[in-house]
Amino acid sequence: MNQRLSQAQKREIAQSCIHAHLKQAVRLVTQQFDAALSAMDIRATQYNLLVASSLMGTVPLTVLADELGLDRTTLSRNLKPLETRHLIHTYLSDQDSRVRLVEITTEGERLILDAYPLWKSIQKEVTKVFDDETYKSLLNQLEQLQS
Amino acid sequence: MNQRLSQAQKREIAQSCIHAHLKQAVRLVTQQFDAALSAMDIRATQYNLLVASSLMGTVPLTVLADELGLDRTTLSRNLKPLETRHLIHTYLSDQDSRVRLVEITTEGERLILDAYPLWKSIQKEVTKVFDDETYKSLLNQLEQLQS
DNA sequence: TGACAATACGTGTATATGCACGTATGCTGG
DNA sequence: CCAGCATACGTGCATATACACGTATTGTCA
Repeated sequence: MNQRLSQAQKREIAQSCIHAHLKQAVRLVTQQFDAALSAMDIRATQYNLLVASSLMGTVPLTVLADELGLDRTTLSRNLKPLETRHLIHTYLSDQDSRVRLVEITTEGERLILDAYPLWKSIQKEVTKVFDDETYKSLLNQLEQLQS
Repeated sequence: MNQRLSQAQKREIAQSCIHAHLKQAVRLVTQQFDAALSAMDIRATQYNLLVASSLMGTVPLTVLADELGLDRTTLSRNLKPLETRHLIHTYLSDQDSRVRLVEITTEGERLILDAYPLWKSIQKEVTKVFDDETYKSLLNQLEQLQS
């Protein structure tokens, strides 16, 4: 006996697994944001990346990755399509040739400006289903995960 | 003028974008779960997939995808490595040769049993940072996103 | 019964994600 | 000064995700 999980245990996992629920939520939210931003031919992940880059100015790849809580190699690859479109510019540092510096271009600045109403609109839309209290608590609690 | 977003607007996006926050949360939680389950050489996504399959018995691919809120083609590809490892078995239906049926194998059942303590442990760990009220509200409110 | 709509699926393409591994560069102590 | 450690990065590999497009099969109605 005991070769299988009980049905109750299976249901426990399926119904309460926080990883599964969060992932599902992200899939939904990503689709909403991507659809909204598709008019500017940009994705939610990319939009956030551009904004972060704009906020940080000229910044080493690794520093930007840390700021975003992203793996260095992931960020590196995420930048590729943006650099191809000249929304981002990267180059090796003069002081330390190991370091790749990242900065947003004028076109990139222009795009985040133009896309802002789209972001604002879908952000409002999606946030509507959350009451403010829950959302604030959520953000706070997510912070704790970092540590 | 007005060629750029104001710093305030950039900060608004960086600090409040629900997509960015959820995605970040998923990255963190995924790493926790993946690390915990790595002893069984399985990932969180795969574990949830196996459990869902086990719960549903023999089931058409599309039905399972709908149940999981996953794109059909995503599920199809996610099943590949599991089928290679003989944790999942798929075959075309006799009644309707368009339909691919999915079912967990005995080995698959065995794995979700063996991995259960690992899942339980990390689930407990991660859930600690959420208070129950917020988490329940969140799940409820995410449901509304579906519609 | 046969054209046409509906259904189910696979593949191509593109992005997103992170680990392991190797390379190049900078730094530092003996 | 230089041998070795530390740092920064790129690439290979594997998974995760979804859309667009094409194909095969089923069902239906005139």
